[in-house]
Amino acid sequence: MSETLHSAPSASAEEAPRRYHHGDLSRALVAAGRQILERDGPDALSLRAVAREAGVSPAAPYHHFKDKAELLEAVAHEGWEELGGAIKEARGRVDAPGAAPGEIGVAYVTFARKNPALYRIMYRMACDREAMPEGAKSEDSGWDQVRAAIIEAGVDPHDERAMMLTQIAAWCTAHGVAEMAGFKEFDSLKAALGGEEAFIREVFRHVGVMSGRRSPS
Amino acid sequence: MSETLHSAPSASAEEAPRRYHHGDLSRALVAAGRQILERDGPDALSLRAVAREAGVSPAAPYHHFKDKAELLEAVAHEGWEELGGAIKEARGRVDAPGAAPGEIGVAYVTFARKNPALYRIMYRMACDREAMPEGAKSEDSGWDQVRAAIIEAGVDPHDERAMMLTQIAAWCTAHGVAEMAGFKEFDSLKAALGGEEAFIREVFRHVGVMSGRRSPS
DNA sequence: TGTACATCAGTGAACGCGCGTTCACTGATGTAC
DNA sequence: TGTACATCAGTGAACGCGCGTTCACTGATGTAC
Repeated sequence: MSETLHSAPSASAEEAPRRYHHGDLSRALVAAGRQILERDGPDALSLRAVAREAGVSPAAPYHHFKDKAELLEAVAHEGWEELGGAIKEARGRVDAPGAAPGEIGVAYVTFARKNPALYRIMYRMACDREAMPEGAKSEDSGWDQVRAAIIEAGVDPHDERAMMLTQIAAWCTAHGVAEMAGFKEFDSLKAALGGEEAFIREVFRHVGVMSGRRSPS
Repeated sequence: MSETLHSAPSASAEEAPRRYHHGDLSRALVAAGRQILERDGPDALSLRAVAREAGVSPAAPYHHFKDKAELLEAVAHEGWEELGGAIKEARGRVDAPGAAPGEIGVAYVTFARKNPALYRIMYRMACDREAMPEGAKSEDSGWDQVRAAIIEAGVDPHDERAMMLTQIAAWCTAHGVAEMAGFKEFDSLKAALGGEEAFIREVFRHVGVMSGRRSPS
């Protein structure tokens, strides 16, 4: 009885130590949520399914989250953090001024396309409360990164209205492309352009018509 | 027993005739679905709720729709038809060449903002099957209207690739704005610009950064 | 015009299901002495 | 170092609920003669 329970989790270091107390159930539940999301889709994301996935009874999550909504928020929050990181990374990679917004856009859409179900519930929650997600607004967030990128691209930082509108326009465009890039109708065009990333880039380049400008060369 | 059941629906002409056979339950169910959607939101849209709303037993819809999915599709289809109509109307209203895409965009977003729950399930169904909705692709549809508007705006109709990319860019942008225009963070800017429609127009005007262009004057 | 009968479009009760949440419980852990 | 006990983080059974769907049924309608 000495080793079995209290000794180090010598088993596999990756597989669960299988103690009565989980140790880090809170994190594990969020991870389980993401797993379900990507494997079974957003509609399969029930509290019970998450508990099941984490190998725990249906009541266990209540020691860590007030209710289902709070758990979902934690999952979405993790998504926003990752998206913010991807945006930051993309901006850091760019040197040419003016190129940052497009590069950020590509990173944004790429994240959404890699985590489609996660992205869906991130936005579902934002739309439900009719507000930008908290995670997108905090210091050093994706939203801030876009702001910085827009200034670098030449928008006058003292013209608050233009800043705001440009920022919104960029965010909306990226969101729209993120949700529609997967449509089958675009497959052959993607192939012709040499892959999805090239396709996304080209879509951004052609965004001008909406504002009454001509299309690019 | 003669009048009560077989006589003309003299009651109110608007209120149900209350016959055993409904007469036009198929349409009534779709209407009930839309009512629920806008009153209670997308998550409340169950088959049973629709039947309840239409004043009919839970089994009745099965005489008109194979299953729940088929009913939802009918609701979404009606939405796409209306959206197509709004787009067509908007294009007809424009004279200046180059202005049509923007005007269509405003009409698109306005429809989505007036029918937010309907718009949500329209897109949810499209995303679920990863394809544009049938209704958006048919002859004389919104998609076709956008194509025509883009040609008028100066895109070379023989350059199929540019046509396609421009069309996609426009559609994605409109979709993004449609889903995010309701966020509370934009309220004060909307007010400053004189209303939501003006706000939408301005967002479209600022869409250029994504393509590396400077912002408008 | 009247009657017989097939078909259509409803009813309402029932099915099994998975859900979110609560409850009394118990095993494991950590702290005080 | 060892023991007593409070607290923490699990269990598993149960609750009521609304759901999609099926079923045997029945009232209303339309057609043939």
